[in-house]
Amino acid sequence: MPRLDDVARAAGVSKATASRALSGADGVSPTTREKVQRTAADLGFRASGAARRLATGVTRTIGVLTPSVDRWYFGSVLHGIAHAADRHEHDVLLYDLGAFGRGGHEKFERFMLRGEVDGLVTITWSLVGGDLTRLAELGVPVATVGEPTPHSRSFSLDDDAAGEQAAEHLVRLGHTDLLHLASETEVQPFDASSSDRRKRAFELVSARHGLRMRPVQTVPTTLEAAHAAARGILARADRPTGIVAGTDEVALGVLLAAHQLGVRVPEELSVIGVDDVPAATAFGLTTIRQDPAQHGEDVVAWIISALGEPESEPDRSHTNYAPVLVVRGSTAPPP
Amino acid sequence: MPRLDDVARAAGVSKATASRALSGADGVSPTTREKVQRTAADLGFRASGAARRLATGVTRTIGVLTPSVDRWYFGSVLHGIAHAADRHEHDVLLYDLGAFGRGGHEKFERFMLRGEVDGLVTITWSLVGGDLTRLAELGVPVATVGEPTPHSRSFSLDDDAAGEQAAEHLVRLGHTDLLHLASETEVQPFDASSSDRRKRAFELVSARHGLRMRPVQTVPTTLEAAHAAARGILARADRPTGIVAGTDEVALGVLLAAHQLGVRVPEELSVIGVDDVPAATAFGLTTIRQDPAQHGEDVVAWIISALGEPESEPDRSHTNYAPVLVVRGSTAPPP
DNA sequence: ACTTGCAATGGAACCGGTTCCGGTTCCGCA
DNA sequence: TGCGGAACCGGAACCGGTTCCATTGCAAGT
Repeated sequence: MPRLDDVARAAGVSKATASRALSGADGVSPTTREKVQRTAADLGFRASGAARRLATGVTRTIGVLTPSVDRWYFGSVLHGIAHAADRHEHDVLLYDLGAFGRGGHEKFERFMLRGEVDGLVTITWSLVGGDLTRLAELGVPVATVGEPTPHSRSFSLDDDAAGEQAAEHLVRLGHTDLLHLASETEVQPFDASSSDRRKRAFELVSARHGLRMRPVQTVPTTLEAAHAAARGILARADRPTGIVAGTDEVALGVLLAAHQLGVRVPEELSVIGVDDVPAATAFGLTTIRQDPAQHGEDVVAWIISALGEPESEPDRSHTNYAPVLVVRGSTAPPP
Repeated sequence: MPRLDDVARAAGVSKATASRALSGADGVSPTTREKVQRTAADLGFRASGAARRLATGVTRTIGVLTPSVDRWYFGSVLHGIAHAADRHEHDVLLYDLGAFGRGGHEKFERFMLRGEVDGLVTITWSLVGGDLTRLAELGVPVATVGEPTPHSRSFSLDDDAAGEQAAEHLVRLGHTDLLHLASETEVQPFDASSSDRRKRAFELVSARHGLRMRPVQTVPTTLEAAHAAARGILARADRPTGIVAGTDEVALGVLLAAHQLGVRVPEELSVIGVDDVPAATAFGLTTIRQDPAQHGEDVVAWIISALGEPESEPDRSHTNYAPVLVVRGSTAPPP
């Protein structure tokens, strides 16, 4: 493995000049630079990342903290992050907190504060507020995607609007008896969680249009749990004419239960979700679309730009993505 | 940020001793070690990863090359990898080739050969054989999960057995007219792909039991595509009495199509898949289970052990995980 | 012709650990 | 008491880049 020194010697210049020539710094004549670059290429030179980061303190790596990686939303965000990171020539270091089990905090200590990354994105409630501010004080740009936080720059779907659009869609179709099946968030986040926001929005719409007031039900975010809950709801004689699900996964569970109980969708029951997961297309599920991969792209873009201007005012603004209604076959006027 | 030097001075020893005391190397008296460790803790010392890897050449990082991260199989493997890596105190560097778009090779060059990782796991057809051998020559332990390869240590489901079990299950129930709906792999892998193996196993079983020979159909691995194909198949009068799907995702598409066409499962049609995705439970899909997270755990364990004994014979063996049949409600004797 | 000024370059320090190598200290044993 | 050897420790080199600072060379300005 050739070292910078070898390149320099072969090109007849000093290490200093070779370094400048290769890193693109100025203060090198075009001819010298060209010569150094060619020699480096010929020798198959590849700068040692370790040496560079020791010297500069820059890792060209961004860390991602995620509650888990095998769920659609998280996976999609991660995909967007990887894509953007690649474009900006950064590596991504993955911390799957779900994989850490108990003691995520300790890991946070051990790994994150070691200066291995120069930017960090946390997906939803991966970290508590204290950690976030601590990190920010450390000078590492931190951003959150999936839920608004007061402690860091954040990116997420406008959950209020999403909840409202979902409910309003059914109201416009003529429904007056709706039920909201919220999907549970595992951990209490800083602010009102996505789930809570969607729920509140639903209640607002309910009140505004004088709908029948049914208590909101909450289920874990799994097809299984949603399915079980939906069976209970749909089996009753006074079931609602429409269900606003907090998530597509929950909505799919409802669809499944409806099918098994012989409740026809959308003739007898309307169902709407939030997310627009791939399966939603095949199932003809009407839903509120969000694009997590885009969130991932944007959060990286922000981090890169924040890296470019250190010492600036901490940016704690929040980007609210507009939800878009996608009408498919699972919603119709009530019977 | 305190440096090792600070710790050494505070503890009244040399850098060398401090280093030994903290890294657990021997040649340090218990009392000295204890003193150094305490001062380090008091000062909040945290060794610089960059400096350590420059000095030792060890990164304590393993790289993961995956075709994409937002599919169940890949996500689950990644989860297992993250879990195991954490237990072994290693970081994981993620390369989402799907995010790289064209030019994955170039990225491979730029990133992988830079010595940023001391072990690499590739998920299925992330890399071509040439790259794998090149990597292995570099002295980095490389392992593949998801498909057997002749060029590296590999871990995967025993696809032959999986395909056989699926078909045999239906044969045992009395079916004689089956169709195999294979799920397509995007790229030509080294050896016969999982898809091909499952298909071959199906054909073997067909021949053995003298089943009606229907040409195998292949669809992209998406619910959408499987759904469309299944509609075509099930609409015909001479539809088979059972469908062996290459994947749960495909099987789910079949289930959906059957439902829409009014074909009752399992009374009129049996469906079996492979994977046992979470949704399979709710849908009552009979399937062949595999546990990708376990594959991820194992591949990391192997890499760690390979790291422990350099210069040993290259291990290119293959671990075949035994598939397990999970019977749910989507299979029954033919009408 | 003689500064003045700037671009190009090289020498050497530095980033923060690890480790080789040689020097003490201290013990057991003759 | 003297000696060998092991355990413990410190000095210094080293990993491979980046960057500060001083030096050189050359063109422009007066």
